[in-house]
Amino acid sequence: MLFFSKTCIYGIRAALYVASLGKQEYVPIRAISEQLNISFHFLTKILQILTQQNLMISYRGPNGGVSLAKPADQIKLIEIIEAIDGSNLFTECILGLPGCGTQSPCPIHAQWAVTRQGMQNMFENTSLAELGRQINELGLRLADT
Amino acid sequence: MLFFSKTCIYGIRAALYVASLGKQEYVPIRAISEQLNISFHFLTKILQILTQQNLMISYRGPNGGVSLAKPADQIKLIEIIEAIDGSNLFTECILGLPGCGTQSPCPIHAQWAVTRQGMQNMFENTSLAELGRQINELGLRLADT
DNA sequence: TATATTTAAGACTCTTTTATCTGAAAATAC
DNA sequence: GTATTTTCAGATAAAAGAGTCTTAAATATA
Repeated sequence: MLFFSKTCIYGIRAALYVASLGKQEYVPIRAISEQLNISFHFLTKILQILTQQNLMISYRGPNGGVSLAKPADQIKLIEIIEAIDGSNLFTECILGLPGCGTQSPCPIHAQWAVTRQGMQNMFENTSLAELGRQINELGLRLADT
Repeated sequence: MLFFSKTCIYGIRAALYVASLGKQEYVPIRAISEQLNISFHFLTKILQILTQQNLMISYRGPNGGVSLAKPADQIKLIEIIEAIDGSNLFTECILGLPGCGTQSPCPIHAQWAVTRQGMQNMFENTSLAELGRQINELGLRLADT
């Protein structure tokens, strides 16, 4: 049981990778998929979502590919997360209790609301550029191998 | 994308319901499933897990059913969660970054670790009795209708 | 114009989760 | 013993998520 869907995780990783290249040119999805060890066709679908949501720009043909629609320091993680997984991740009752909601939260929900708000703030305040920089400083990689 | 699996949520709700009845007799699974609007056969399977993990006791035949293996104030939510969803929920990297782990966490992971620890503590400290009482005080129901 | 490169789009498959069905096995009551 | 009530166990089905494949459309370049 993952917090984010794989689709969402792959989307974030791909966006981080494109951001890390920091160039103006389009990056072919095939190149991204090979670098990150993500199935090409699957990644294509995911990036289509991001382009449809105006977070990326795509271009067909030779020298085509995708690029960020905005500078990497202006794209917040929350934008990618909500584009792919939707925003209900941060609103639903964790126990699925029928009456439970923001108005009348169950105890777990109330606690979770605090917790969740912290995470949401984090995703709202962290840009691709920022996260990429931090990941780089820590010597972590984006790829599986 | 839910935080807990439906199996886990149903397990918790069923345990809360049995606890709420607070009687010594066995509660038929059919009655629980009807009260909580959960598929009988599905719930049967879930409760089988809980009995196998010694959180519940089951008894066959007329007047049979399930009951809590311990007083409700001695069963912590974490026991049910780990019995059903396992304990890895609280250890994995939220972004699925390859190198990321407890040893060298990515920034998101580090933040998530704090968040997660808070939740884990909550689940470790909250008993069925306690949660049931709170839900009751708030006027929330366990059933879908 | 022809060809190669690249994303777009939709159908399709595979896997996991969720849910249902069926036939036991066990316990009880009569 | 026989019928009834209940859990147990395994097969099956439906739905959703993850991943693959094929064809079409757009672009660049020769």
